[in-house]
Amino acid sequence: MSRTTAARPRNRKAQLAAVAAELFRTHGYHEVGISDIAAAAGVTGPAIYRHFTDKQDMLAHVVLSGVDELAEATNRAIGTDPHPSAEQVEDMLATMAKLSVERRELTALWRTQRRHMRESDRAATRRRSRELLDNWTRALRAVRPELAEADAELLCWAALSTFGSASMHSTRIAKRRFERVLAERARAVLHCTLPESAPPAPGAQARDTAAEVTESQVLRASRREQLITEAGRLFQVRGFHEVSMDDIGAAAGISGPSVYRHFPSKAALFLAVSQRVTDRLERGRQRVSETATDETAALRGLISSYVETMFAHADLLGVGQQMSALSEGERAELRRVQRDYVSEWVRLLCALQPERDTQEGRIIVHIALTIANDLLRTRRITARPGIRAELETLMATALGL
Amino acid sequence: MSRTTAARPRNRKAQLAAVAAELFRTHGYHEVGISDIAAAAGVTGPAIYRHFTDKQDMLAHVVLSGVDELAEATNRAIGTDPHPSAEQVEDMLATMAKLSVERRELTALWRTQRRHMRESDRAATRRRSRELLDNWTRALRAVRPELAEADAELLCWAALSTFGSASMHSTRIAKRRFERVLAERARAVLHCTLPESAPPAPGAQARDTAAEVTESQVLRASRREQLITEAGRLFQVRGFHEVSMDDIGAAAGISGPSVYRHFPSKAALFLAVSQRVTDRLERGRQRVSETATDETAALRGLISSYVETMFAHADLLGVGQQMSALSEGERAELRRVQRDYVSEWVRLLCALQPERDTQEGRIIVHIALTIANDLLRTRRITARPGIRAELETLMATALGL
DNA sequence: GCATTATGTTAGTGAGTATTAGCGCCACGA
DNA sequence: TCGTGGCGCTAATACTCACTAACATAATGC
Repeated sequence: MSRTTAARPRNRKAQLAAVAAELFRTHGYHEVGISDIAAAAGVTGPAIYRHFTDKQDMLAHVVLSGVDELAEATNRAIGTDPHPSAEQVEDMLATMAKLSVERRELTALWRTQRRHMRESDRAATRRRSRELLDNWTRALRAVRPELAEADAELLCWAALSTFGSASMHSTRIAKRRFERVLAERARAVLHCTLPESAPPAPGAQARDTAAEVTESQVLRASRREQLITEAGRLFQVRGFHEVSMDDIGAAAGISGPSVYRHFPSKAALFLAVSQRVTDRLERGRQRVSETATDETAALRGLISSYVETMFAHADLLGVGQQMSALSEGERAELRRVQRDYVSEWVRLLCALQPERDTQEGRIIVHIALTIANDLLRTRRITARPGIRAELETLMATALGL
Repeated sequence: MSRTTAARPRNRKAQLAAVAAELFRTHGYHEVGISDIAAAAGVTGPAIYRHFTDKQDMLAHVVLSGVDELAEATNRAIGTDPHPSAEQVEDMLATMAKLSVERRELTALWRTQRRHMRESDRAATRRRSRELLDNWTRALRAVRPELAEADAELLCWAALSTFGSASMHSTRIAKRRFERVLAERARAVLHCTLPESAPPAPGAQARDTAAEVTESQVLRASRREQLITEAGRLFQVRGFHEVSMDDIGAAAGISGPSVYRHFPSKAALFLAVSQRVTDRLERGRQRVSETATDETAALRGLISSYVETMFAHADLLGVGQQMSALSEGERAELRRVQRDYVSEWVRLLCALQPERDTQEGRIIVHIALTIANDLLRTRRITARPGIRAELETLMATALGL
């Protein structure tokens, strides 16, 4: 009858880490409070500090052990064999697919929540994920010896993202099929033929640069416009919560409170930025629908417009869905817009591949989108000169075009 | 070889008390955590509660047993004899000097950490220290029958403070000499001739009151100024840790967090208050150096300016040296300022008394300062009408002027 | 030699506390 | 007249710390 304290499992720390991982994945680091994690594990907030020094420490622990688990799975499949066989690689894909479906947080966290870590932990993560990637690269080059090191790396990143896309789906999906599709598409990505890396057209490069530097334009952008641009940039590189109103104001050359002359709240400003992104995506979609002659061309058009848009704004929409700063309605609106956009892709894909139903289509489209979103957040990769064309090829391959 | 738990000494409680006393003395009650004390004794925090019910209980135990030990020493010297002889009194001074030097926490704690005790314990301390004081008063009046009861008490308090000043010194000082100086100055203080208690000039009293009530001024003080004033007052009466930001804000008429519009942290606010105090001391020093004609006059000037300043701010600087909220650099700065100020006194004193070296000078100056700091914290004493003049006389006597 | 007691330890709680952030008003100056 | 900086508030949150419950072991008495 006496409501004593909960049982004390031996592995409280592991339990807390598991709970935290899941919460971080579904809501994002900043949306999860210490007490939320504790409550989900059946203890009170301060108990956390028996096991972790920090909230940051929790994140680091969760992310690092996640990466380690992926690395272990990889090692189990291909060992330290310098030249893994095709069967071993196949085994690796199957193992990863299984892990991705069963423990969705594993393959997602270290890419999506990376930015919230301390620099020291981030460095450790980089080191460990580097090892993981090296193992994958080794395996891939054993199967495809013709690949250059850097190219193999790119393909491996994309394959890892493929598995990471599993975390996008919250609805229940038949496990076996899910695993099969993931492994299949990852295999396809690994065997993708990258486009000839044409020497970058210097004109195009220059145009890019000019487009991003708004202040040097003859026609000066309005304050409101500046704010949207700068806020978007800041949100992308540092995340919504890490950017203060003062930061945004300063970036646009005014004081923090003055931002409220132009937007009623920080959330509203975020919405404006999202609007901007969805508008661009929509405009791209329309242009495609006007010019495309068949489904394949349409999908390719969507791909290229998506890459173009995301190059500037990465995964802003995805972040917005997690933000509690947005009202329920606004979040639903964002979700709806994004779902509509995705279903357009799915419709086209299913028209091209009638053997797939919409569920499989959704899985596959999310793979393609996730590859773009992920790779665009990795500086090492965006530094590649032909990255846009390569991304388009990777996405097309993921879709099975 | 096996690192089992430490041996369990018979006298753990006494050991813990000793450790706690020393920690409380050097760092202050609030800067010392239960686990710090435990760690210093080689156990973990909760073990404390096998011996003491409370942290407050520890403090009470430590303080009360300290007072008791002083009382015992006194009794050993003068017994219950209603008219102790001059030799017995002399013996008492020697015993106290020895105790003060060897166990510096004894004579300091019950005066400096009093305020952190529970009211009930404080009452007990008052009762016990009252007895101690009564014994001293009895002894003094046996030697100086001409003294009024209240005056004798004042002198005894000052003498006890003299011994208490030993806790100010952390550097090693030759024991015998230290004891000799302490006993000598305490004897001088006990034989001090207090100034005729002139009926208090009502004008002066009125000016004091007006000076402290800033809000009734025509020229209203700025928020920042108000905060410094109010925070200083609160810190003095309740101590740094017992004052919350909300309290400070409320005292200045704003909310707690709004204080951060004016000061970046609580520590910064404390520093501002300290600055204020050191500035006043420095201004006093300068005025003295401009007007004083010889060393004696200079010292007297310093004394009077010190009493004036400390009347409003008691021992704020001393507290600051213990605060962990301050950075190492800030604490060092405070220490430096205070050391400079003290060395000015020492220089003057040594010029007047060439037979003393600087070390003796430092001991003596600290005696004088401690008398002021201590007595100003005792309401019974500050209530005396002529207290300022009396304090100045006591300090001058302590210095040997 | 063995139960009992005194003393420790580990994991947890509850009540704060400093600090941050978003938000907004108002007087002032270009 | 609009934009702005100074100053203010409320809400929330990570973290601290004294203290407790349950289990564990050393010391002790019979």
